[in-house]
Amino acid sequence: MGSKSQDQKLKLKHKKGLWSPEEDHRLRIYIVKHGHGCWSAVPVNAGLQRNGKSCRLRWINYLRPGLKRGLFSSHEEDTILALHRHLGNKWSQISQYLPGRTDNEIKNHWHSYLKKKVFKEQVPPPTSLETTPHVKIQQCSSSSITDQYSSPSPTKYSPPPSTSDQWDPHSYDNVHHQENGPRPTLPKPMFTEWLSLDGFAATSAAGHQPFVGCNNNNNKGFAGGSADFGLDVPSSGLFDGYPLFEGHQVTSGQSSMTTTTTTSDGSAGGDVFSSRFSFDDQSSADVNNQFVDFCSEFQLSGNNVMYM
DNA sequence: AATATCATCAACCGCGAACAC
DNA sequence: GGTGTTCGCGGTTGATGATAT
Repeated sequence: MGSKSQDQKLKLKHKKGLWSPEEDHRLRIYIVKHGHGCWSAVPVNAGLQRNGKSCRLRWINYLRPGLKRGLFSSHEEDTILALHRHLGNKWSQISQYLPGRTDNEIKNHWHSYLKKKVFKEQVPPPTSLETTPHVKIQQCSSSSITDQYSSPSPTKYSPPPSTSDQWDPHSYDNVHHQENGPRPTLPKPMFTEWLSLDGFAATSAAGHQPFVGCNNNNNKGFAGGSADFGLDVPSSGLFDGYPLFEGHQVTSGQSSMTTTTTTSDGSAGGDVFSSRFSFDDQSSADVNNQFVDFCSEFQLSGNNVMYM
């Protein structure tokens, strides 16, 4: 156990702010080779002057494979709106229904755009207050529309009875449908499960012991290896030299770089992952189907990952 | 062209839950 | 049961670019 002064020193040593391409590279290389395991050990082993929390965030939001980036499609926005209506600010839950999107990204999009959009739609011009259907919505809640959408909570947005936490968007047939017309089609949460890369970490850790372990055998989430994704991360091959990430645009403040690797003969390596999954202009079903093919081709067990 | 304001988004912070000792 | 550690989540901040004046 370290003393408080030691902890303080470590805290002070931790770098903050935007990530440099070099830091991204180090983190990526480390996690691809060893898995994240215990996040607090990651920066130590990867030679980063960051705390584990920061590494985790960077990985989840920007470095893990399969992230979409770019503009939200109208379909995605509909999905977010529908889910937010029932889940409130449960961004992590919402993100499970949006393949390739992170909770942070969705949250930002909500605050910067969707919230205003919803507010605009629901608050009519003052002159038409008495005659528009929106009034009905206002009357539904004791809180104002602004409150409803600025800080939604289960008590405010009135989720479906009893199962707000477990709410299944695939089977909902509710007020939204009646009030807002046909419900949007929601993508199934199959791809993002894998994208969490927790499985990645656990399975890879079996073959590559981290340099620094964790005393706390905290097996929350997948880190305990309870889920067998059958995803063996070899020391070479598919994940060698992080091919999964090639071609990903990595940004850090004003600087950016596109990752590339070379094959053994020195030629540019292919982007295994992104070449197989082009997210733009595709339905989530297409992406999911591609993922199924991808798994079978590389003998990844997708059965434990997907909810078919 | 210079300045102010707004919008966006990456990252940090604090908290609670879960778990080990 | 108490304490310490880790993780994950949601709220918030701050830097930066875009746009308006």
